[in-house]
This record gives sequence, C-alpha cells and structure tokens, in this order.
Amino acid sequence: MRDIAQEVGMEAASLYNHIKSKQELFRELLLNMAHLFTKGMEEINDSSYTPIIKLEKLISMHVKFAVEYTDSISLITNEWVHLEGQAYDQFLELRDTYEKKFENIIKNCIEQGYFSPVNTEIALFSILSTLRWLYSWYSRNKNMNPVELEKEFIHCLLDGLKKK
Amino acid sequence: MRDIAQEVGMEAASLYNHIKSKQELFRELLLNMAHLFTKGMEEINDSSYTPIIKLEKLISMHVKFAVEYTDSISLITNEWVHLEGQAYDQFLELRDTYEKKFENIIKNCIEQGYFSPVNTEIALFSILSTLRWLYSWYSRNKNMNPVELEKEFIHCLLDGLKKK
DNA sequence: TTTTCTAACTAACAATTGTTAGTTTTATCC
DNA sequence: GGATAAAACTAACAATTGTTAGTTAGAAAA
Repeated sequence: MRDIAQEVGMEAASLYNHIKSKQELFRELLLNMAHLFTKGMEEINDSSYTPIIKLEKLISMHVKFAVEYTDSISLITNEWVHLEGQAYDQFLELRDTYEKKFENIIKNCIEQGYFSPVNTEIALFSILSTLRWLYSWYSRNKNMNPVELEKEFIHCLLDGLKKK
Repeated sequence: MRDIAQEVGMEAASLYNHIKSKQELFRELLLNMAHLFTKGMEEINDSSYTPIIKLEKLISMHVKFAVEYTDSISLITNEWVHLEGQAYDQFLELRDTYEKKFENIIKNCIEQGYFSPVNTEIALFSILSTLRWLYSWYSRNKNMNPVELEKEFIHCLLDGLKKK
C-alpha cells in the first residue's frame, strides 16, 4: 500500500479515503478485467460469424488486451489465487465458463468440418496458454507490432488445426 | 519460513541449522530446476537426431518435468522474479540461452524443409508458453495421462508447423 | 562415562505490513 | 465569509515476517 501511495503521490493512509481495503482494490482490478473478457466472449459468441472467425476475433481480443492492459493482465494471470472469499469463487466461475465457451467454439470448428478432429481440451489449453502469456513476451519485447502479432498468431495457432 | 517449518515438522528457527537464509533455499530450488532444463537441452541438442525429433524430445522433457516436479515448475514459472542479485542475472542468462537453442532447432526444421517458413520467434513463444503452463493444467486435471498428453502435444504443437 | 557435534528448541529482535484514529488542509456551496 | 464536505496528513496500532542468540536434547566417538 505504501508503494501504491507513493506511485499516486500521497501517504498510504490517504488511500483509505478512496478504498475500503487492499483486497477491495485488488478485487476490483481483477474482476473488472475478468468481466471485460466475459463481455468480449459473449459478444463474439453471440454473433453469426463462422466458428473460425470467432476464434480469430478471440485471438484479436487477447492481443489487444495484452498490449493495452499489460499490467492488469499480469495481475489476472498470476495473482488471482490471492482473491479471498466469494470473489475467489466468482473468479473461478467466470474463468470456467469462459473456457467452456472457448472450447465449444473449437468443437464447432470440428463439427462443421473446418478442423480435423483433435483433442479439444488440449487444443484449448495450448491456445489459451499462448494467449495468456502473451503479455509477458510483449513486455520483454515492446517492439513487437500488435497488428503483425495478431496476424502471425491467427496463422500459428489455427492453421495447424485446419484440415488439409 | 514458519509454514515451511511446520510442513517438515520443526520450528522456523531450526531451519537455519540447514540453510543460510530464505533466499538461499529459494535460489537453490530455482537454479537446480533451471540447470535440469539446461542439462536436458544440451543432451538433446548435442545428439544426432533430426531437428523434429529434437523438438519431440524437448516436449517430452517438459511434460515429464511438469508431472514429476509440479511444485518446482510452478516456482520457476511464476516466482523467478524474486531472485536477488547475481542469482537473478544467472537465471535470466540460463533462460535466454535455453530459448535461443530452442529457437535454433525450430530454424533448423525450416532450413531442412520439415517446417514451412514461419516467424520462429512466435512459434517458439507459442510452444514454450504451452509447455510452461502445462503444470497448472496438470494440477487442475490430475487424471490427464502423461503418455497421452505427450503424444497429443507433439501432434498439436508440431503438426501445425509442418509442410503439407 | 565423558566428550563432541548435530540439530532441535525457546525467546526475542527489528523490519515491514495493512489499517485506524484523530487532525489539518483544500475546495465547494450558501 | 463561514459552513460543509472531501481528501490529504501524522502517528500509531497490531500482526506478521525473516532471522539471531543462547540453550538443550540425543546420538556418535573417544
């Protein structure tokens, strides 16, 4: 809290005029970010695009967030375990439904003949790991061009799954 | 330290008969794990296998470590930033040369016509992210069969890169 | 048995942590 | 200009942290 206070130019105690506790601040940051992902997923999932285009739009969203909210993404990726009480449960539920929807889109790609039949759980895991760690590679390598990045990802993550 | 002491059945102060400091213990755990990876990489890289087989062996190593040393892998993946002084520098150097060698093997795959020409930096990043996060999916899903896992990974991570 | 050494113990330290109580400053509105 | 509210401040608290000093138990060596 003293570090945060210094960063915004006040004493640690003064922060408590604006927040109720450190946990509240942390929870707010994390759940806001989680809801951003949830909202993005819903918009994409409810659209009428083909499942492949949906995947491309999801990848695009992850790249955008990694570049735009690098710090928050670092938080949500690494520190969510420190959420307490019902915030922890709520986060896990948001994450779970996000992943389920993501996997369903992959399943649709297979059903509709775009992808060859693969283990969707592993495909999901592979894609999500890459997207979730993107922020850390991006902060090591700020000269990566986001647009280029997005294009390469769509190629690299999806083309391998496509039917020949 | 009190938690660790309880886990091994003694008082926190007694730990200091065995270690010099918390940092030393932490450093020991982390750098040992880092050297395991380095050693594995060297053995594979110095072998006379084709670059594709080398990649398969690397994947196999990551899967094995994720299953065998789940906790240490969690440490090395998430907590390395808390290394101090020269241990920090040493870790970064080990990681850097590991990644460079990994990328070189991918480049060899392209040069020797196994892979279609891709951005090797992004391919490396994608593969490594997946392998590094494997431990966390494995601890969520202990019923994953390591042998099956390895096979699926080799398929999922490499086949997408191969020439048709 | 006596000595020695290892590894546990108790008690306490200093530093750091999130937080609260009470006070003063700053801006806003009548 | 005086009242009011918001937001900063100082000072301190209680809890937790890594660690040290000094002591004691237990096994091995003499």
